[in-house]
Amino acid sequence: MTKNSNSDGKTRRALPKEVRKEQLIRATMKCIARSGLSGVTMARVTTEAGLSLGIANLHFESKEKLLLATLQYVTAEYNRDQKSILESRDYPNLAAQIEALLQFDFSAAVTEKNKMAVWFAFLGEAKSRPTYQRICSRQDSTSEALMTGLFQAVIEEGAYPDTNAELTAAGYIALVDGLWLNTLVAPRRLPRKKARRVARQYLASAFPQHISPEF
Amino acid sequence: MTKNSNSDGKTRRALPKEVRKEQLIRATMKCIARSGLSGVTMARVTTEAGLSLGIANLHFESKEKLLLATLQYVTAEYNRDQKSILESRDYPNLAAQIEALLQFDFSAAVTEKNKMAVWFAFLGEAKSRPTYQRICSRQDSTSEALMTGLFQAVIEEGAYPDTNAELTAAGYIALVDGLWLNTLVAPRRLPRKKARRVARQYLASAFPQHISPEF
Amino acid sequence: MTKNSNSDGKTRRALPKEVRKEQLIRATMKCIARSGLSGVTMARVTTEAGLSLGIANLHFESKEKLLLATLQYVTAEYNRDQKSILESRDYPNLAAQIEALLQFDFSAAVTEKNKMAVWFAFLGEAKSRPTYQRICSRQDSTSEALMTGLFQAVIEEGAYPDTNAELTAAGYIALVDGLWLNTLVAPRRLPRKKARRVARQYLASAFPQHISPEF
Amino acid sequence: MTKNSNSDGKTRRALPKEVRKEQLIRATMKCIARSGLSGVTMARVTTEAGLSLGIANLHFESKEKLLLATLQYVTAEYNRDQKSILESRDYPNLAAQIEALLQFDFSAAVTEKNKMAVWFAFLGEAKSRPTYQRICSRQDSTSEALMTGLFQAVIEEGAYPDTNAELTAAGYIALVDGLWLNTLVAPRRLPRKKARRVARQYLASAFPQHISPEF
DNA sequence: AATGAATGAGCTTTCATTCAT
DNA sequence: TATGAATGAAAGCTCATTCAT
Repeated sequence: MTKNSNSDGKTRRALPKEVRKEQLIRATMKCIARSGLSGVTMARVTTEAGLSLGIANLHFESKEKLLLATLQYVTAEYNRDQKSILESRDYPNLAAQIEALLQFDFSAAVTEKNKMAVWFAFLGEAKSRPTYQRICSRQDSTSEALMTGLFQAVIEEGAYPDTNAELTAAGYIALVDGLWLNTLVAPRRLPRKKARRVARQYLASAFPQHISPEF
Repeated sequence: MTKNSNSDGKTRRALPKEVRKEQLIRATMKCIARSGLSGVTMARVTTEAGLSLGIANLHFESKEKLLLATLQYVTAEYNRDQKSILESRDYPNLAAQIEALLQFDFSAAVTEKNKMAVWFAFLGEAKSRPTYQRICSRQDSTSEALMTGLFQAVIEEGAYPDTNAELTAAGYIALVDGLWLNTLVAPRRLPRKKARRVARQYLASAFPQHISPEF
Repeated sequence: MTKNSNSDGKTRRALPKEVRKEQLIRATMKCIARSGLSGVTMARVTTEAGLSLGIANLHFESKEKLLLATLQYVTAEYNRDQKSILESRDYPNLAAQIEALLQFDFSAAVTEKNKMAVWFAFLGEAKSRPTYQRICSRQDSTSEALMTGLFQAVIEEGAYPDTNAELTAAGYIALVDGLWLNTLVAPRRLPRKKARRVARQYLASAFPQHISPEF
Repeated sequence: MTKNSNSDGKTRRALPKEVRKEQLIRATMKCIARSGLSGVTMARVTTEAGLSLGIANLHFESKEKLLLATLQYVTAEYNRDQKSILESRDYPNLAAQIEALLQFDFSAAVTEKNKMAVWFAFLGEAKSRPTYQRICSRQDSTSEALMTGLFQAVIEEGAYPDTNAELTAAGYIALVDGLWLNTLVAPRRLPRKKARRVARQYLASAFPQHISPEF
């Protein structure tokens, strides 16, 4: 069906290492979404990928490293794209930049069920696993600082004397996390677009001259 | 004279049963906080409780049921107390009621590390475990409806024509979840009091005539 | 049949830890003798012992530790009994003491097939396993020194001016090792009694006034 | 003109085949000496040889056959050279022949660490592996018979009425085995030259008119 | 009601072997 | 001939659960 499978399902074909790794990571994401972190087994992952049991250890050495690679796969993409928005100088104005951030945080790509499931699965274990915790901290100094900087610029531009950039950034970050979580757990109750409206509302309250509640 | 009270000293046996259960649930909470959901074993739980290996199955039948009981122990307490605030008619005014909600959500008891760890550990698995999901949904119809009702009342009282009670409630719920999560993962970066300030800020933006950003 | 088995083979009976451990060590010895060190699996050992798969890890933590315990079981017994002969002051004379050593080294108990098989199985790996090596070194300083002392006393007593106690001891130790090995590998070619005659011959050559070649 | 020699450059292909095999056998010896028989994996052997993983199976069909070939490589060399000494008629006298045997058995080439390690690694498994056992039996009828014959000749020549050629041969064989083993396991305690002195002592005791203890 | 030795299914991991290239 | 990615049987280990005591 796809480019990875021949008509003969049993044919063994060597593929570039990176391709196999991504294939396995994708399968791991699906497994996490379907069965939770505790339900992930090498057998399930490799079956999901349509490959043999031994292949995951061949490419990742251990289950732990496969899981870590999966977490990194999900977070690296988000961090990279978010950073490019926060650091960009190509937006016509600050309002457009914030608007882009908002669109990005609730885009289909970012809120994809599998990714969210991976994200929160690891967060649930993060407290007791320093390695997970480090990777999970999307509010790392860089990210939070960049956002605070952006909000500070908006504040100065718009003369919102009573608004605190740092608190607003921390709030936005937490709000997005919470909205993702609620959307993941109960997508019916909080569909993606409603989540985005809530986030927009938050920014509109903080920066009424820049962001309007209605879209 | 129920079975719980009797002059005969032997009748107190009925009490120890509940005591044992709570002892085991407390030990489970500690284990989850220390080692994550995946690190919980019957041996660790019973050792932590200072009891024998077999006792958990004796009182809870299975590990799954012990975990469920632990999750319920944590959520039931929260839900009960939150509900009593939301349904109370004893507050002098709506502002005081919201203030109480805010104090409650960021009280030391609610944000206790062990409880938060349990909460998010299960949330991480909730997507794939309907049973967990059901218990985790603190934004169940009741809770969300009560909060929406409260906010609606405030809106009518304060004449905030542009504020949507439902969105504001969904936002508050998500914001609290996100703040808890960030506080749990990185308490240094987001201490409890800062989290509360952020939440207060949110409510102050929505209801400026009722809630002030400064405390 | 034995005291360890009930008529109902499936009955699960808790036994003192030491009894179970010895049972498992005995089974391990049999497995090593039958299939070699590389043929030892936890499944084979526990089946041989008539117990369940998990029990070896329960009592020994790991396969490695079970193997080590088995090696120690075999060597400790030998070392203890040999030492008691070498250090004894109860023999009427030195000739009797050496005679006792000889009888001991080729007694049925010491040359028992299972023990020898364990001994040489580990020696084969000893070169690359420091832990095995340490335990295997029966010619440890104590043992070799004691034997050299005994031979020195004989030399002085018998006036063998040309005999070197140290070399004779090293030779006896090596000869016994070699005889054991040949007896183990080809018992037909070198039965136990022939092996003992060879060893006796060696000692008779060294100490003709004390030991006679014929028995 | 056999297939091994030809003016056509392509015919040398027949040689590399043997070269590859020896390369792999040498690598196997190193692996056994370094990690023991149980630590030998095809991956390690081929890496050690600087070749690709598949090549060992290509040339030896299976791991078992590679191991067997390695054992044979080590024993065949020994057996051939020992036999040539025992069967030679070129020595000026019997004493010189025995002297040659002694020098040979403790030559650097024979006692090379890698070879000894291989030898005893297989001996450790020999009890349970008839194939190994057959190859390991250096005291095969031929060898032992030849040595007994040599000793018998010495006995007749020297008039040692009380010496038994068969027992003395069995003793020499066992002593050499034991000395090798002790030298392998603890080369510090029993260096090669000391081992040879012990063996010489043995022969000097048996045949004082032919062999002198001092060298 | 309580204990903890015993069980065995299920997991991760290793590695000889295969085979498309 | 040679390569090394892929396979999957077989191994060690973990741990929820059972049950004789």
